[in-house]
Amino acid sequence: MSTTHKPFRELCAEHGIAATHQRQILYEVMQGMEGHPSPEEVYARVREQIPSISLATVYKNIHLFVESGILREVSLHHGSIRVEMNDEAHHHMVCSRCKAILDIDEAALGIATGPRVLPGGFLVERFAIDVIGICARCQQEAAARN
Amino acid sequence: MSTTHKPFRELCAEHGIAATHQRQILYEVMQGMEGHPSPEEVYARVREQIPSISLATVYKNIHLFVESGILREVSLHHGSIRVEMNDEAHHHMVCSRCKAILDIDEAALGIATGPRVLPGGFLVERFAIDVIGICARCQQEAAARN
DNA sequence: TTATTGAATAATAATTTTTATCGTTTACAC
DNA sequence: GTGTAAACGATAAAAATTATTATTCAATAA
Repeated sequence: MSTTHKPFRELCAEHGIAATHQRQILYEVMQGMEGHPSPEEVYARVREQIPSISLATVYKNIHLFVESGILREVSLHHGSIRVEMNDEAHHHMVCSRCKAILDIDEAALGIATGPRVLPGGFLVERFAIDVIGICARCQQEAAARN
Repeated sequence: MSTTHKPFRELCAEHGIAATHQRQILYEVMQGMEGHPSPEEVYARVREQIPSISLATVYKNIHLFVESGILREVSLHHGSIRVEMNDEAHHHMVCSRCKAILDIDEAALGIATGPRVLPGGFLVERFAIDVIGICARCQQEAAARN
């Protein structure tokens, strides 16, 4: 079940961020939450321990945790709604740096998928695969910077 | 490339929605767009043909098109940001009806993935698979309604 | 320790994205 | 053609996120 977590101060040191009181409470509260909480939900819980905390602080630190690799977000597509204009069966390559979304043909991806029933009785309609990585342009930019 | 599209009126009839002028222009404009346009981008384009159109109409009809199966949205996760609290390697089952997000262990999903380089030089970090379908609860509700 | 300094925080305003309301107009079955 | 339910446009409101800024705090070196 719950992995043994290393002390928060250590985690911060490893990821190069300052270990503040707000961040520690935020982190601990989130560890105690199940599923896929939203910033508002986290905010509501953290307020029980730090009533003076600001929602902006929650947002900023969630982003900081994600950027520094302490936490992961459920999806990189959480902005505004986007419509799909590609009729072909395809999936998406999502650049974790610039957030660009590139299409990739299902065949080119070479992952076998198909409708079926999954544990819990979930009835599959289709698979939507995001390949998270670094797009060619961001790789070049990173290389140019070194 | 571009599939031959059937007349818009026919499409609407098939999907049981009224064929209004705004919807036709909206649809045609979107067909002419590449990638993954946002409602604002679509709005900007449609305004060139119907300057009086309202952004609300764009939103309402994009949703209608998605619900009726004429269009697809890029991701079912486009709401607010969500953080991942499950440390295990896993993917997500997303209910297309109630939008619930359920975790499924990578092993239980049984799809072989692994880092590599994809066409265009995209460097893979990881795969994030959404299995879109109907959760057990929504299946029951649908059955109870019949 | 304590002083210093740059970063983090809280409060707040502003922005962005999306949805709701409502009076007017339109599509379409009859 | 007419009636009616649906759709539209205008607008306000709600929801989600980011920006700004004065104040407070964490890290570090003395």
